[in-house]
Amino acid sequence: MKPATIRDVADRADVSVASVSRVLNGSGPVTGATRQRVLDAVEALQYVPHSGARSLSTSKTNTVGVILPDLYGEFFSELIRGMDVAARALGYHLIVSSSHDDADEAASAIRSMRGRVDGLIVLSPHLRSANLAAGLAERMPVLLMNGGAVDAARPSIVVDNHGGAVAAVEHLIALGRRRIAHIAGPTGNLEAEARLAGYLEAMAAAGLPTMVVDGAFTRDSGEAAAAELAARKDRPDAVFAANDNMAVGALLAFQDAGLRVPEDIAMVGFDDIPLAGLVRPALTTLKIQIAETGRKALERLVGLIGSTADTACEVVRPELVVRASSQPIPTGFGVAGADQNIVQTPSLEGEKL
Amino acid sequence: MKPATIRDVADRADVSVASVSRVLNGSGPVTGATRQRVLDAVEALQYVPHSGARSLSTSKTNTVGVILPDLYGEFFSELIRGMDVAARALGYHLIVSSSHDDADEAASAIRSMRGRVDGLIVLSPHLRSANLAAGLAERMPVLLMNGGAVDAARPSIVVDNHGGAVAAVEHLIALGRRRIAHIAGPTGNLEAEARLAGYLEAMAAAGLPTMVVDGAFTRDSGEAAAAELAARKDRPDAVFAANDNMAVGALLAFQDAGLRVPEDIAMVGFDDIPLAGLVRPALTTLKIQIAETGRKALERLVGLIGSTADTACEVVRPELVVRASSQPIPTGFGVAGADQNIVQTPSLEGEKL
DNA sequence: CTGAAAGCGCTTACAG
DNA sequence: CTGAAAGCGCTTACAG
Repeated sequence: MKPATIRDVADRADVSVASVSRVLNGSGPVTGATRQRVLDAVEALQYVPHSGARSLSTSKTNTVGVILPDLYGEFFSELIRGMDVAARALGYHLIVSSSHDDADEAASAIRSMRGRVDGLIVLSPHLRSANLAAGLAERMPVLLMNGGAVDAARPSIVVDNHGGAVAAVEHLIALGRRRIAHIAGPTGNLEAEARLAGYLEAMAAAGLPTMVVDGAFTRDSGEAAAAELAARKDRPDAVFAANDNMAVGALLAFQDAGLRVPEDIAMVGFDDIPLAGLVRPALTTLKIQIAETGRKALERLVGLIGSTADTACEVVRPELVVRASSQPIPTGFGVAGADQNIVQTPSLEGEKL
Repeated sequence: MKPATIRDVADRADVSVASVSRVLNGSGPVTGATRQRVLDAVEALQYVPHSGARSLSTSKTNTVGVILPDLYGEFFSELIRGMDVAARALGYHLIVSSSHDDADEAASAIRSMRGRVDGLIVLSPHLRSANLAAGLAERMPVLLMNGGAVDAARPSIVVDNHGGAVAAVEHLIALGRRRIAHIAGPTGNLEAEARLAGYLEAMAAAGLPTMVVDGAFTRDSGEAAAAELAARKDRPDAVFAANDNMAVGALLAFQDAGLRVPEDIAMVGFDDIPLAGLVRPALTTLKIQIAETGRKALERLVGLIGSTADTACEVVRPELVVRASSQPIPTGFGVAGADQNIVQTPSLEGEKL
């Protein structure tokens, strides 16, 4: 009934538990004879070592924890997939802990990881959880991926959200768009805020008026934002959404409302989730190699567990991928109620596709 | 440097470790005074209990393991999301173990779970892994979700793949389609095989010729299958793919090849992943409430951990959701090289939408 | 090469 | 109400 223990194996093989441990771990010297006796006993008893007990002795769990935010879209799935692949390759397990809407929940999630994991990857983009992770980092390796500022003080991977946003806006301007709206991510989310800042800055640099509508990184909020934008009398001729998820929601909503993408409204997203390439028109976006980034993150964390002295802040630079959803504004295509600042002939005729 | 232990807390509060344990767990009686002293010490030392050690004493890990197959699409993401939500609600952690391309890998993954989890949900749809899980079930609660046959002998949740496939085919026949192809899932996958069997049976029942092309549940394989089908001289007028992922791949490939969906080819998928509703035309499919099923699975497993005497095999019946990708065949629309058996006027004029 | 023993950090009857 | 002690299942110096 109860699973066999190392004690049972030792008794059956008529050796000490130390010897059983040695053959099972390949540590220390053992005779061929004893080794065989042990192996037979293991086989007979269907013995499987108790990893919890082993962890307690070795203070190694061979598992890493991933602290996720509450929303759980394709972005995080991809990231976890990348981590999972790397984890398996390195002999690690992955324990995920998501659905943390606030910093307190994230905090208790982090605490409950002690004794369960050898290290943590923190993805919850809450301001305070960064501090929390920092507090915990004294005792356990932590890799921060919760966005926001480049913090050279501790190991982290951050996306260049600001730069990506600027690239998005500049791309739309180059296409001849002037009334460029932004669907923002949730307030308090560091990634979202950096993308918003990039948008505002690029628009200001171009002397264009800004138009921001709130979103929450969800598809629904993208749809709602699109409805709001479509109803405005100074309807935008381009939309940069803070992530692909919202961009897709907006894109479908615009189409349902009878607007054409990209003719009436060009769309640009952020992340390059798999879905971005599957909607029609395919979505222009700022590509992050998501799974690849996940893989890299896990490998770095495992490195941190092994040794130390890594406090680098790696920056992932998103790359603009132009697809069908953003094309030059059709010539002679006029929209009422527009207060364009500059009238400039579109210079690029379909960069691609 | 090293995290404080219960010993440190006891010393600082000047009580025994037993008392510390009591106040922390709310078990046994304690004076208000000692309780306060302990709490103060905990606060001062930033003490967090070591869950591994606790697990060893209580033989409870409060963690459940999920054994996934290698492919990791939206279906599994959704399922895990549902489990995750339920796990949090019940105070459980989730440890995922994926990327098991063969039964041996799955076996070692299962073995390595001992001492790490209180129970297992097995999703790897390999024949032998079912046996493995069965072997392990003597020692640990296991919920089987690896598809295939209804096995009343042990707790499981299975999708009525056969029934779903029959419904898909009958729907297409009702629309007036006659040359209905099937893009099959990987051989050896129980879910895939049941869907294939349902297709074959329904086609036979209708006296229609079958047309099966191999797939692997991936988007790429769906594309490849579509290319193959589009090139045939007896090109199908409908395709039932064994999952949505392949259906989407095929749908896009058909469109790229200049074929119209649903006019030239109607499409039906299986699963109702979120993506199914986002492609255009939206995909008709057999809806499984994926996240909901995941939630249910986790709750049942936790029930199994608590008590026993649950050997029910719950059947999830997929529901046909008709969307734009499957519509009646246009009247007077003739295709060359067709060997229709029956010419029947379409009776249903767009069941919905 | 092998075994007895201590220890990993907790919990839980069992005495007091 | 509280503490000493055994025990959870392993690993690992330390002697032999």
